[in-house]
Amino acid sequence: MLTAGAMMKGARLSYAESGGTVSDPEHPKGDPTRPVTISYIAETAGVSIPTVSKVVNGRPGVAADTRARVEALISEYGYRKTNRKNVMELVFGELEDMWGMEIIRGVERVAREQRVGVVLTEFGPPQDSVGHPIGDMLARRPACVVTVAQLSQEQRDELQAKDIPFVVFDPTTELPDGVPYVGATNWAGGRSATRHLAQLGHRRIAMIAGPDRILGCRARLDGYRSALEVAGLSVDTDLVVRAELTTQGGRVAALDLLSGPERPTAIFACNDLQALGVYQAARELGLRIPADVSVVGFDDLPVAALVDPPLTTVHQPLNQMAAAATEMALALGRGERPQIGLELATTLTVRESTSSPADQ
Amino acid sequence: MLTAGAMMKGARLSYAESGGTVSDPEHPKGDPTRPVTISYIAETAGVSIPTVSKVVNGRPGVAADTRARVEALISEYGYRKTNRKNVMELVFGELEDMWGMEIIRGVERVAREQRVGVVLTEFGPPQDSVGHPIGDMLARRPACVVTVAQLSQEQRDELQAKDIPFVVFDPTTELPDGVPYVGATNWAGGRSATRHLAQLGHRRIAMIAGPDRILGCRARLDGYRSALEVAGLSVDTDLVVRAELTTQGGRVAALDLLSGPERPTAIFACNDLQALGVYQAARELGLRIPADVSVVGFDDLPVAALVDPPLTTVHQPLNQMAAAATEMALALGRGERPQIGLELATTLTVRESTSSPADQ
DNA sequence: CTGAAAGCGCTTACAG
DNA sequence: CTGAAAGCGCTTACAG
Repeated sequence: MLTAGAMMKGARLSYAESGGTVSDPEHPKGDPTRPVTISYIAETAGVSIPTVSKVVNGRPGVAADTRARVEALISEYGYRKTNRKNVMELVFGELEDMWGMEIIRGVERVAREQRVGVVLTEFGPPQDSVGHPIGDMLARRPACVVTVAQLSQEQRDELQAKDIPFVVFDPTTELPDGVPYVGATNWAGGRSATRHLAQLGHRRIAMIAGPDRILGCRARLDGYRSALEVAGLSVDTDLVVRAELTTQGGRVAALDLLSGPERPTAIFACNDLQALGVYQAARELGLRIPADVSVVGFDDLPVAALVDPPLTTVHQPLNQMAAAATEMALALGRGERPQIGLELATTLTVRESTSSPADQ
Repeated sequence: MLTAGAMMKGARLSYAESGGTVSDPEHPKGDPTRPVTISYIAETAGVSIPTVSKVVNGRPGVAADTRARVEALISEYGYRKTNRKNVMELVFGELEDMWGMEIIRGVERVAREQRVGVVLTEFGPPQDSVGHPIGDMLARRPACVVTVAQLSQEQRDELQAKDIPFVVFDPTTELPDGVPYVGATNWAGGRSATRHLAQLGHRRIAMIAGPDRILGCRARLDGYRSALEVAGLSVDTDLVVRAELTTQGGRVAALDLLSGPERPTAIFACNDLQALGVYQAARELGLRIPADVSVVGFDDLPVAALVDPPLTTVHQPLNQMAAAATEMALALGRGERPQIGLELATTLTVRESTSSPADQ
């Protein structure tokens, strides 16, 4: 065995001499297909294996310059723990037809570029005890996790304890400071949807608001209020109705709003499913969209462009949000310190479900 | 160290005595959260670690009864190699909003039950050389592969060479005998869609057929023809129009069919997207569905229930097909010999886009 | 067929 | 801060 001093001076050569029949000192034992191991990095850096282990796992007890040198080699040789597999996890509470695919696509795109496999996990409802998705996920030792499921504090602690970085996708509740997340600008989206209606000349603009327990719903509602104020319109509490984020919820709320004596000329729904419920209600009441009532949704689900009339809605950049979350998670997995909290801008997509009330 | 004989008699106890402060002999070192290791299985079975290793990896050189005993313990304690890649791959050519999620769900459900992670891979168009999805997939050494992408003969050969079993999901071309696949009963589905229209009393039933290169489209067309014959109706070649499987394709074909002098009273579209194109065409021509023309689709995409009127369509059990493909692939991965070729029954979902021509 | 021995990549606890 | 030592789960090559 060589001394540490000898290793520091001519590390690569000494490795080659001690180990194998090497001609190319760039690769361990001269075999380019052989994975770079912790011992190779240690020898090349002129430090011990435990020191590299500490750097790799982000543990303290390594001098800054030593750490820097080792990190440089790790990145130069593309070292990865052989049993730390090259996969990340994408966790859903439940795989939703309407939203899921855009998220999956965004994650997949970035992961593919970085040559990381994506394991898709569905936690399912807690009472559904089929399988052990959480334990199985931890056993896979993923490089990082992007979670669409709202993890409990316990689950987050468990990931932290196992040193698996994670990013929460579109959090529905307030997270403690320091928990990485990617969301959308819900407040700004609610504001621009409402401003659009006000600019078309609507004065009686109703909102079907979602449940208060969902943070994004509150933000959308506040955006609605803010835009009304800016437009010099008062917030009429009769024009705000709560409903679950479903087609049925939207339908019932809209029947309520549209059956009254002084019905609104426009409805902003908290999401597209609710907006489709407004379509149903309008049909039932014999009202035309947008001639009798304008409708704006939120999300821009694929179905929004397919319905009749095509739905004006606030586009959530799910694909880009997912990509950003994945980049963040993978960076954390590499031990980098990215910005850990992002909201991506929503954009209003104007289709044919809105018009000026003058047309009515 | 205890002798093998002593271990065979009181294996669990001996492990507890030798190792730790155990009270519950059911779990290694008394810790139920601690994973079951190869050494625990070896000691419990009264064999050496290498012997268990051979069993786990399916290598020869183990007596049949020893193997059986070890396998029983492995299954009893749910042993899994800590670093073993307990993953399978689900491969898409392109992740499609409309179809993908149901497939993913079906795969996920079965994989979760069998405690296997699902790595989702998108091959992407060949010219898109970002990443190396195929090589990366092989490097992950998955237990098996379910592929929605139509693999080339070469790719199939490569998987075979690496001993990775695979199942083709809904093959669009004829496969060589012996290639495992799961599809749907396209011919029967085309037949029942057409029979439904004939039973409603339609005599002029048109079909928008898909491209001939897609096997399932040919089957649906033949099902249409077969049902017409059974109903005593002649196959009028003017009533069969080819179109790509898109909304635009369906629209153009429907405009063609519905603008003629003797227009059909019903249209069977080869898929739901085409059927949505028929909706557009009808709107443009001022025709009502189903009053002026009945429409049947194929696939039962989520959007089918949401459009106005809700679309009568042939339901493809994508979820069950995916589950069956996954069971097949995992069984192949375990070295079993399942039935390797299945078509799952489609079912007609009658909604509101079809009615008797008498109503017209 | 079986398992002792050597070895691999990596982690942990701890002495200096 | 550093790394020698012990240890872990597992694999491989080989002696019996």
